Amino acid sequence: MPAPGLRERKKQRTRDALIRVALELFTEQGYERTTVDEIVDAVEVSQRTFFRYFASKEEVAFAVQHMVEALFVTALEQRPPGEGPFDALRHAVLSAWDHAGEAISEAVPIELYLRTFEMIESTPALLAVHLRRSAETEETIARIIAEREGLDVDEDPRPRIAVAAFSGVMRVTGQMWVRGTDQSLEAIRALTERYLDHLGPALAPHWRNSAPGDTP
Amino acid sequence: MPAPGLRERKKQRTRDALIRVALELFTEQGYERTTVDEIVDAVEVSQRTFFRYFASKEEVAFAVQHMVEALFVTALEQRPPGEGPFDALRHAVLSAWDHAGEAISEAVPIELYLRTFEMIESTPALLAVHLRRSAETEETIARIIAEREGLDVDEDPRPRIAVAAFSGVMRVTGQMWVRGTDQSLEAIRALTERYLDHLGPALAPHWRNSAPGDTP
DNA sequence: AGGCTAATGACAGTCACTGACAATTGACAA
DNA sequence: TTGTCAATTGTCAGTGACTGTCATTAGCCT
Repeated sequence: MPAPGLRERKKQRTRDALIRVALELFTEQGYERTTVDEIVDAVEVSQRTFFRYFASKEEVAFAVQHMVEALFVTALEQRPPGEGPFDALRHAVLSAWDHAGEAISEAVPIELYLRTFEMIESTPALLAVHLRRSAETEETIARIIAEREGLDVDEDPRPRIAVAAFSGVMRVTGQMWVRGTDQSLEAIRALTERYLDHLGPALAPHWRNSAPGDTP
Repeated sequence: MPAPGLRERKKQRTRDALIRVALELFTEQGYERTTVDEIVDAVEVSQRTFFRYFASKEEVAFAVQHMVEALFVTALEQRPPGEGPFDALRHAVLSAWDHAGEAISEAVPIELYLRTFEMIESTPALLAVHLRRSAETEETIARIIAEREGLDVDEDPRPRIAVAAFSGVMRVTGQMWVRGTDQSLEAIRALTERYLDHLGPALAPHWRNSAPGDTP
């Protein structure tokens, strides 16, 4: 790909600036207390321009998150076909977290991403959108799994069910991560492994026995 | 409880009318295409009054759904202590569906509830709120499960993990239900059983073997 | 240089939602 | 029954997200 023209570069810069400023303001003063006018004033574009780049005030908050999700989907698509469904999912997340740092830092400082994640989880309006986006991603993932196994998602419910259970655990992981003390990418990777290991036992008929010591 | 005064009865009637009219308009012309003004004009109250009964336009859409969730939580709390966590969850949903019909019809016609559920699933803004509400319910449920097992939700991750997996399957169930042809309470009860039965096998290392014929 | 088109800005308007204050209306005691 | 109190409702003005429209600007390409 040759160097994009001045026009394209300008657009990219405007978009990046909007994301950067928005996330900074959101994390500093809170999402609700930040108006779109504040963002566009800081970037010196009109409000109309903001809404040409982002369909809503919410959308700009998920720009980086969007990349990380794409990373996971790509990782899943590249898992070897021999791997069972659940192993493929497991290895795909872990691989995604391994490459997330690099990918994120090309857009914004990692630390800003972490604070953004925290803000999303603690802002009701954003949490709602986050969950809906996740649900959409689940559908994509279920289709990938179905294809790996040579199944039709609309005939066999197992792809969607497995993905739903898996995603549920991922959600709890993210939730526990932001509530914990160690908010680093290494920490969420470790938590991911730990929580996935717990899924099997958690579905057992009784819990009396297995219970490794755990602190979220 | 003695007969509530005129004031209370009037409030209840206004609230019911708002819910009824709102759901009717939402399901007929769509959520986004219905304005709050249309609702309050039909009920003949001021817009301000609407927002005194409901914090947002979204909230009125979940009034009935709210009851069903409460039904489930109550059912779970009444499961015998001997039952394992997953069995308790399973029996609680099934019991909730058994009593849902009666509970719902006290508020609105069942058929209106079914159409509302469909609308929620197909309206992005409402789906987002629905998922957030479900996430909140999950937390409640996790605490109940933890208590049943004599555990601390913040020490042992299994309650949250089990509930997350369970809720994920419930979500898929609801989703498949509204997409299917038989939209009755009996149908979703049957789907619930079937999908829960699939959870174990779906998490197995390989799917080669078990696969009952399925049409969602 | 000059025409074409994508990108932006300016402006007016809609809709959800909120705060403040006035008007109304059950509740309840004298 | 009436008068007082407090809850409920209505009115009004305002904010903030978002959209359609149209004029203006500014890369792009010959």
